[in-house]
Amino acid sequence: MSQDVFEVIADGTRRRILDLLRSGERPVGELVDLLGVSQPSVSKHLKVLDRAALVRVRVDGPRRHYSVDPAALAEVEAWLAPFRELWADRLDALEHHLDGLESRDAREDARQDERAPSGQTAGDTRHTPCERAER
Amino acid sequence: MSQDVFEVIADGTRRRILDLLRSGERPVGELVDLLGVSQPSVSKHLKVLDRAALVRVRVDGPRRHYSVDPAALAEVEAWLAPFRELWADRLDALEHHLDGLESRDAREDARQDERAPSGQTAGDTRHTPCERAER
DNA sequence: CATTCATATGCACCTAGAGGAATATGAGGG
DNA sequence: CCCTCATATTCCTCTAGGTGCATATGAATG
Repeated sequence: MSQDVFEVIADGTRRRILDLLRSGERPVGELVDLLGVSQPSVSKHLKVLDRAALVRVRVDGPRRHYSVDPAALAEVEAWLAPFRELWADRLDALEHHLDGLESRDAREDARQDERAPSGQTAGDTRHTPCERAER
Repeated sequence: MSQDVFEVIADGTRRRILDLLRSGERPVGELVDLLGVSQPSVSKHLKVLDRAALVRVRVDGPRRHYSVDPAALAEVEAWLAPFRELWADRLDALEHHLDGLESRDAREDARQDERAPSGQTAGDTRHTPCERAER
């Protein structure tokens, strides 16, 4: 069952629904039009979102206006927060690193970074270069 | 293929791996012990995390020490940010007439009737930070 | 009441992906 | 060289879940 918030927002369609609802409540049909997926699919996504308490419904005659309830996203926020700090630290360390080291060959190292139990020394650790460390 | 960060962090085991790596780099075997899942499974999760650039590897002899790279979480952060503002707004409004309701039922209206004149259409609001298809 | 509109639900199909067992790979140490 | 340890990869199975179609529900309207 999709009751975990992380699984709920894992789906792109559901994220788009939430994005659309950010600008105000909308009836289902409007979402169907904007999303370009079938109405049953939208309804099912809304049901999942509702079970996760991410949306609310306002019944207006035959129509149901959905609005976003971002409170449940606090769980994601809470999980993310420690990484944000870590991210800041890393950026800091990276800036320090970039400060004086740019053209030095990082080959002959094998430095102190051998067994640090919880030191998390920002060792070289190469990886496929991506776009990391954006500001 | 799991390359979307949201799908990557949707898995609880992977989130636990990231949590564990927050306190410092660890070899795979340690993660296996701490997580209580099979080693192949851990390796596969690490591969997924690596493809999403959420972890880095430091090769040390036969061992591979993984560390977390929180930069890729910026996408989640970016998606989350507007909801955080919305959340604050809601909290504000809630505090205003805080009469002791806390049930989240379909009983809400008349807060801000902004209907986003030309707000976002069905346009896609995501950007892949990098798309490499190595291997 | 019957009709119609808006939405929800059931059914069937299909793909992704999580998990474990077995095996391959690769680096050091005798 | 072979052996062993640490990890990666392959193969397989199984289930969750996303999708569309058809249909049910339920409210307003005449």
